[in-house]
Amino acid sequence: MSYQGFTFVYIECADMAHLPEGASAHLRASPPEPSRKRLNTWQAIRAEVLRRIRAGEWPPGALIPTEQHLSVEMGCARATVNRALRELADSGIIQRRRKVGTRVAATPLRRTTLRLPAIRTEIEGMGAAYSYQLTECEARLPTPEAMRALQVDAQDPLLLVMSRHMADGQPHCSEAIWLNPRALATPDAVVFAVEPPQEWLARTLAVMQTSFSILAEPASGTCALNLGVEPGTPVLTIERVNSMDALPVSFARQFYPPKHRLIFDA
Amino acid sequence: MSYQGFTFVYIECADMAHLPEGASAHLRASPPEPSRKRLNTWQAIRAEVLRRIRAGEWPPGALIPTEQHLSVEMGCARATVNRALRELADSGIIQRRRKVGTRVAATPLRRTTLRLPAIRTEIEGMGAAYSYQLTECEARLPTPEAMRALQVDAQDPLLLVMSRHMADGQPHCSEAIWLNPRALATPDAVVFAVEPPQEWLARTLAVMQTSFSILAEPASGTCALNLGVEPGTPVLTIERVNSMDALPVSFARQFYPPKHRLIFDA
DNA sequence: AAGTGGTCTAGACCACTAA
DNA sequence: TAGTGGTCTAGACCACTTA
Repeated sequence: MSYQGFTFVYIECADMAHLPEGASAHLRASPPEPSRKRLNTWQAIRAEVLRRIRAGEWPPGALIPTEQHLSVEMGCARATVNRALRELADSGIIQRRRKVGTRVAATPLRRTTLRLPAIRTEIEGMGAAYSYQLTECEARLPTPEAMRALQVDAQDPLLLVMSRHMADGQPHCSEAIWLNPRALATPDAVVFAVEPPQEWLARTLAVMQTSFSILAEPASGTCALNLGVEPGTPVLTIERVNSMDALPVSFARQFYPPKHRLIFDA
Repeated sequence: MSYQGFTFVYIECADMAHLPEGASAHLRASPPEPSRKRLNTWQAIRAEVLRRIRAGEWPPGALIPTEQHLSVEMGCARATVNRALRELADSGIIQRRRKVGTRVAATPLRRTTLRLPAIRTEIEGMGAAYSYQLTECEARLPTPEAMRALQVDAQDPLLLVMSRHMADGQPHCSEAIWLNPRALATPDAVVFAVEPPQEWLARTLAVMQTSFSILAEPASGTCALNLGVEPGTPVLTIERVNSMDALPVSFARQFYPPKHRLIFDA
């Protein structure tokens, strides 16, 4: 993880070509050992397959040997080959279909993993001191956006909590959360003077389903004020809708200033 | 996948609570069948664990039973439990440590999967017609950004290719790619009049390692022109650095207009 | 009908780490 | 040192798809 200026890493990429971890098992009843070196960790097999693809031995669109074939060639169990190829398929490097076989992806549809930590974690992970300020907390009728996100009517009152998160005293992120009191026993507003709403939510509701959106938009007045930038400045917005059993309970919008990056490092 | 106005889905979330696929194996030597129902697919076990977490039986921070314990309780092999718990750990729902055990994550560090298709795929996936226009293609000295990304000196000439991608004739994405001729046999500029540079790259170099950044910034002049918006309009920028064997070969910046969203649907 | 990937099993050894 | 997760194996059955 790095921290240069405002930029920082908070995302990790699909794991590729890592080191073996639980490597080096099973030389037990080792057979007479053919001339070819034995590959018997799934990481080693993944690396070897990747190597052949990159080397052009298996060009884009080509079929590669079957699991059965590879397990014999590499001297390991088919399950091990399966694990390796499954990882590669999850990364979008290869495509697998029953009966047909495994093909090197012609179109590079890359899948990477996005880590979305709590903001406190994000800031402390940079080595900065985290602090939180409540800006506003009141009952409000939903905006059209909030109506859609939380699936409520225009007359349903919601709780709007606005706040900002600071890193070493500097504004890092401005946040607006709509809570649906009908779906969720909302606490006294006083709670949010101290505890960030997202943390209260996580503590209260355990595991939720969350859907995310990422977009760029101009900073609104409140957001600009919270971040200390001019209104209209581009901000990176992350929207999160938390649901319990398909019932949306909260709609959060987090705004980051222009220098902020989401970095997927490989 | 959905398409409402400008918004569209091109991302998928970590798979959770899906249906079994290769379900229903192994009632072979089924033992006398205890009163409790037998769960013997990893999807079923993952769903049951998730249910218990959501129901509060295993609150955030709590240790859950060991793989051994669960395999006995659910009547399946430990490997099956391992697969289920590994998936949950990959999603950030639980945290696993040897000797210690498995804990329900107290901090909701969610990991979701980001699909980054080629732009052609993205547009055609919306049901729109894809077209491509080359705007500019010339040798240039690198900007400081390009220098950093491609690890070259200020005197190294690079090839800069600027273009835009259209959906049903409307500007969808503006793109600027820097190619390093020292790392890559760059083609005649005429190639890029017809073929988008990313597709040429994918076709030519097979599998590369790619690192991504996402940020919001004001549209520059060329970008604004390509997208048909005012300069300074917030754009969502996706940066990609493609590398071969740790050697960066291309630095691409893709700019999307404000209405564009990356959607991670759950 | 046959071939390929997807999964489960039962057992084993290893890696890591708290006690 | 002991307990827990991480992995490999050899074999098996099943699901899906093309022929």
